[in-house]
Amino acid sequence: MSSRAEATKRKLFEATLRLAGTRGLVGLTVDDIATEAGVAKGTVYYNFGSKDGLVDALLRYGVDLLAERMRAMVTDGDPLDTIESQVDTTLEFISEYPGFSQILVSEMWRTPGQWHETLTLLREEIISIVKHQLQRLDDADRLPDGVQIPTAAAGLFGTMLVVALDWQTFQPTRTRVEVRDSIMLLVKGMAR
Amino acid sequence: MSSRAEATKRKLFEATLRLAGTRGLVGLTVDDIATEAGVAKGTVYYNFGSKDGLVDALLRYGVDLLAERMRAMVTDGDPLDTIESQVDTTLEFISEYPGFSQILVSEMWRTPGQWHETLTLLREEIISIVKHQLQRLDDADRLPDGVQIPTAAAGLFGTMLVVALDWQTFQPTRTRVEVRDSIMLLVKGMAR
DNA sequence: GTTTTTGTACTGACCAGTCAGTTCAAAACG
DNA sequence: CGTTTTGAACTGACTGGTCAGTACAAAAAC
Repeated sequence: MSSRAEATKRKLFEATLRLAGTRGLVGLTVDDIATEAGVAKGTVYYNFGSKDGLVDALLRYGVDLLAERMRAMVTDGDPLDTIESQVDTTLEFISEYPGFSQILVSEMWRTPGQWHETLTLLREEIISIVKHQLQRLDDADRLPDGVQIPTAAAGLFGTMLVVALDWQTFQPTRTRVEVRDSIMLLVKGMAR
Repeated sequence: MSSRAEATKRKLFEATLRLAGTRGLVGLTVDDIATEAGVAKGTVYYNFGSKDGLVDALLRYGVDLLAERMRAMVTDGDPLDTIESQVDTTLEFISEYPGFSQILVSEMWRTPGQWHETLTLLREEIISIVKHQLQRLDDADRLPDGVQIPTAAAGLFGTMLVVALDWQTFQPTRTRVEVRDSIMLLVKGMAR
């Protein structure tokens, strides 16, 4: 795996993300992706074997990018501050790669979708990051008794996705800070 | 419009809903829908003109069904009680028609999707119902100052969708009441 | 000299949409 | 009554286009 091949793969990822927002994954053709990336069709098959292979690798690529950024926000200060930074970083990621969250919401809850297995793994990756901060809140006895941490983490992740998409699609004039504050209002309502 | 044609259309709607959950709208073929409905392919085109036409009508059919049920929950008692009933009704609807919310989530934020115009309209229909109850809360001065009602309504609707789907897909053993209570925890955190 | 990419041409499965012909129920007729 | 007509509803084989995937020789990159 040379760095040249690495660069080609990245070009294909970015091209796919650019196109996936408007047309979705299923409506996307390999020819279009290759053209958008400025690459021959055969290159896709040389590097990924199939369209599925490309998408699968893309999902991992995107989630790793997001997870890395979220993990970089962790401090040992107030968990609520960490969560706020993570929400902010997530919103920034989504506005940077609008196509990616579209793919996630489109495919995440489709059973048995073509990429469901990969997505289940990736969902776990993100949710475990959120869970960790909620756990710290709980350790400090700042969550009400009824709250189930895995459920709350899954809910928070989903809410972020959906609110961010709604922001981009229907209320694009709002600022990221406004949107972040709306989400934090929910979190703070739940936490003490 | 005879009652025979009416029944055929309903059969096609129900069949589409049954199939859409697993394969999505784009991956769905008119042949499959027709077969599932026990009807010839031509019938789809006789009744709806195109696959798009069928889907468009289906979206309206589903949302009207949901909106009707939500509106039936409105009382002039405590707005929070109304919201709780509406959340419950929505969750029931989603578990009754799992395919429908999959479609909504997959297509709602795709711009410019084939059905985006219709979906924008339908989103307004549901959100206005939620907004009305939030407005009543606000009139009673039970919402914090920062809360923007349209934003909160959009967020609540999206959260319901996503949490319900996550429930169906990844945590199917939880009861509807548990899920409803998690959502109400968020609402109550926001309201007083 | 090995890995990676290119360009072009091709295949075959799949699928939206069409259309000539058939069924059906109800109305008009005798 | 029973028979005929009418138009709406439905059928399913067929068509034309699209697209994932293949083939491969030659070039470029390292």
